[in-house]
Amino acid sequence: MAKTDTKGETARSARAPRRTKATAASRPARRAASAKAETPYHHGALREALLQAAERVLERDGLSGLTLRAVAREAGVSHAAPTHHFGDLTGLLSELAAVGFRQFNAAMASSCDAATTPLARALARPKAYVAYAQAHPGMYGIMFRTERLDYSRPSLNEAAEASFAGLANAIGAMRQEQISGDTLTLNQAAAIARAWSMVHGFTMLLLDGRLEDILGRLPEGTTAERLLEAMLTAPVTGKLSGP
Amino acid sequence: MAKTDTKGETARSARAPRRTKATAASRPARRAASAKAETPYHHGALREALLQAAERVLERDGLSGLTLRAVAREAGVSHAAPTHHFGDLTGLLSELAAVGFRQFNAAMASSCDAATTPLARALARPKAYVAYAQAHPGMYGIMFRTERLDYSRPSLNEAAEASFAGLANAIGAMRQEQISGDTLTLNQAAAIARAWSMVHGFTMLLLDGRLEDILGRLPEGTTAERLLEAMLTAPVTGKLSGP
DNA sequence: CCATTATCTTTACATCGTAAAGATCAAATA
DNA sequence: TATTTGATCTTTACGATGTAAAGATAATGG
Repeated sequence: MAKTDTKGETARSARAPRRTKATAASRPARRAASAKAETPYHHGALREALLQAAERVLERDGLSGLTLRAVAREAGVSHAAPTHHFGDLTGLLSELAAVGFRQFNAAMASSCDAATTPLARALARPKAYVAYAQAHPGMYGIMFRTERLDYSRPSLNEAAEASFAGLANAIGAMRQEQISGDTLTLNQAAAIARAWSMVHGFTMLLLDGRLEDILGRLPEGTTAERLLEAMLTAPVTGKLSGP
Repeated sequence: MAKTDTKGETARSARAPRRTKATAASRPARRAASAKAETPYHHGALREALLQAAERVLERDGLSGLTLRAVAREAGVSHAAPTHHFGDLTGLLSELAAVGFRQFNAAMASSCDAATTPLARALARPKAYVAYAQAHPGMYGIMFRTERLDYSRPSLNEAAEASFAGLANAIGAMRQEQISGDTLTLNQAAAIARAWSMVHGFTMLLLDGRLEDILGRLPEGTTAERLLEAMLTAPVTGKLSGP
């Protein structure tokens, strides 16, 4: 913070004339009370506007640039406006993470639907998982590496839960057994934990640049996706697995 | 930040008489220049003292409590003293992460040495990995989930590199082939990435509490370590692996 | 013995999260 | 329809943080 960033309060007035386009475009059925109609006091759909602004700030300035005040600036409102809608920085981050989980789930679902062969269907989900994280690293960071999330918020809880359920079902389908809701065998649990850990760990290491070493030692141009595929399909040798 | 924390500047003078024990004990060959000898201007070994203070703060107040000023308070020096030794918050975090990696490597090495059977030796490293993270979650967080690390610092780079090398060698030994320094086959890379991703991902999910669901559906009292073991040893069924 | 340098403190400033009070508007109510 | 009420947004304020800059102090080397 405070990294000699000279785009403080002056930025808003210099860059944008304080929310005029969004006002004219996005607010529905607003009668012209005052003839001037500039910078109306009430936004109309500030909550969604703030979430979209947060996503923009996240993609532009990264996780460390995602502050309440920056989001308010991006949306063209006062720095205390987000508090009313999200209560807290944790609140904003949690709602943003919920948005991310919904995007994430949708991406995986559509990717699975598009697959035709069984092998493709089995690989579609992990590939889409990693692809989403690569396309939206900031969002993935919010969802999976932020301590400041409040999972008691229903929206976040539901979206994250759906993500887990989708994974567990996929594993169950792959093992050709249905997984009952309340109990698991150790082998079932191990299969789920293995799949999730593998994909999640791979993604984290990839985003942190910790796989560059490995990728650099592979034939020229080997992509992370190719390595993931090999990871998931290559025969497991060595003393650890299988007799 | 600013979470109604009423232990501000008053804490230091109230809690500790401003570094008297450390002064008398740790500073070597200090002539009694001024007869009083209270709160000497120069600490003598502040760098190490700050790192130890940082570790204490981290374990006590968590990652969000680990600030430059809090570390300075804990060490009983002015809030700007750390800057001179670490330059930056990134600098302090990076050096602390290096300390963590060294502890981490030592823990895994000693655990491997203690193992007797081949199976135990193969499981020793991942178990020690997870055990370290469980015992020092803050430290593990600094090492693996902080964006603010400067890997151009030699100490951090070396310690982290040693961690990776140890893992790669272990995989190589398990596959009964030696891994040459500069090139890898796709299967070798896949084996390394799989092992690292699995253990790292498992640890992250475990620390984030995302495995509680799974653990809760297993027989009463099944530990994370047991699940890890099953993950690493249970036969892999389903369409994905094997012919 | 003195000058230089390293170490630590003081002071200052921009930014951040958040609380509290004031302003403005939409909608319910009388 | 006029008025009140509640939701929404702004202003103001405060403590905390990272960091820069200048001053104070002690160790070191000439």
